[in-house]
Amino acid sequence: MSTASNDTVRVRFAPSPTGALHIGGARTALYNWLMARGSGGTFVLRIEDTDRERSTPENVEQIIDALRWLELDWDEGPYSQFERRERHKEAIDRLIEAGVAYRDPATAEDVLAWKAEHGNRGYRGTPSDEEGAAVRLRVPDDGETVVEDVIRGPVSFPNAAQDDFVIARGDGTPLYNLAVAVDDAEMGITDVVRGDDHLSNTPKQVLVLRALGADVPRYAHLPLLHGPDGKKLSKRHGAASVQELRDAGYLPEAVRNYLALLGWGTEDDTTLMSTEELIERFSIERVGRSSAIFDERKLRWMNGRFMRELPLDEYTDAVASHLKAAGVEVGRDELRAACAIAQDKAQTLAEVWPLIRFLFEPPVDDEKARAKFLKPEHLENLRGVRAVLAETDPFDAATLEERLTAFVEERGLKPKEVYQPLRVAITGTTVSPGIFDSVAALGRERTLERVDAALD
RNA sequence: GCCGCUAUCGUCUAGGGGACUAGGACGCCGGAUUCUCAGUCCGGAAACCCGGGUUCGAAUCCCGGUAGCGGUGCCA
Repeated sequence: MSTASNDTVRVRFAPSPTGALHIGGARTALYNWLMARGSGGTFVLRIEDTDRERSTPENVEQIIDALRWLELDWDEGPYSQFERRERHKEAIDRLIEAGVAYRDPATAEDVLAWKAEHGNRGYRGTPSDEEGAAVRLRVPDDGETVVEDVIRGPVSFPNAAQDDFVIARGDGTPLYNLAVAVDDAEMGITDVVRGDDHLSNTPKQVLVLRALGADVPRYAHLPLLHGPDGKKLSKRHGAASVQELRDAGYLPEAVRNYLALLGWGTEDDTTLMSTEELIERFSIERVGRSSAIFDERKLRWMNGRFMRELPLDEYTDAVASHLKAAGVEVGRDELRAACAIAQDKAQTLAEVWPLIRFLFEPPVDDEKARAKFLKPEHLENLRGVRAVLAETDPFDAATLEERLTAFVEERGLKPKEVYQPLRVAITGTTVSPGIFDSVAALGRERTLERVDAALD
């Protein structure tokens, strides 16, 4: 088999725009990108839109949005495969002239009937000049076509079982297996990294490439990703698309880290990696062969780790843009101060707002919280707390902690009997950042107002 | 039906003939941190699909079975 020269890596991500980009596609894009960035190679984006029915501008835009959000930048493209159809037609004409492809009016039923008669061998048609006949590639009757796969090793397909497959429709428009082969060859792609579902198509593409006298790229077929139930990924499996991951409050760098590890592992079990480290360490040869299940719980944990390590300003920016998308807009400085006390408590951006909302809005109304922590016996203590609060100066977390701790000790109370009623009074709920931080951030005036309201 | 791929804790994985009483991570369970939640720290339960073979020795190699998955379109 002839192989493309491996001077400079040229890889491509070639999605068909049938809707949102799923995490399987996102991982494929990531692996291609990682290969290009790790080798100083080129990452090409090509949209496989030869099926005009399914390819809409909205779908293309969704994929591009997803790649941008993931920060996977491409060096060339996006190319439209459809727009390259004249190149494909030229190739088809050449193949017909060379006698390796021929027109055949047989329909799908005809092919089935033929195969039934011939013991399920690969279909072999009869050339015809009939108007509207599709074009098929002639497949040899014996021998086998071997795909040298970087991940799986050599995989051989008997030619006898392969149909003379259609490379152009009756109206002359090119089909996928022809277009892919032509584009990969003409774009000088050195490594085709794509989902496992294309493995069975690969011998067809190799056959086209050879018939065209073109170099055959290296192939790497990635195991497919499945949902929590072990079935193929779909909308019903929670956050299965990149957009959903973004809306759920995950950070792109965390998603990249998580996705990289779905199917690939390091020799030393390193789990948390910056994108730079990913680029440096990733190798397609180490990708596993078995399919993996997308587990959002591990992503959540990983995302939390990334969030906690973010500098406060970047953290605030991330929270701000997430809130904006959700329709909440608050002042930057106030948000930054709020984030400072909540940063180490959230695992996703979506979890931040519930923790800090009391700083921007009146307390929420949580009946169960009131019933449990604002009973008559609590109000007595709360009155005492109010007095301490009114006198505490400066009104900062450290001083508040000192005074409130002293108050708890003097009265011989359990901390919980004091802090939970106070928390419910100022936030309305039983969950918030640290109580001293929360009170300090709220400020004396608003805190006293809320305590008074609770005392009423 | 035919062609092809895959098989280590619930999940992601390390390991590729002896270092394996099978390692790590998420999750789970228990404990600690005595303001909630989260986090953090410590401890624990938890796996080589089954059957043959090769070998002194197999999670690792071979064969068979089973299961899952992909393809089998004038879809991509």
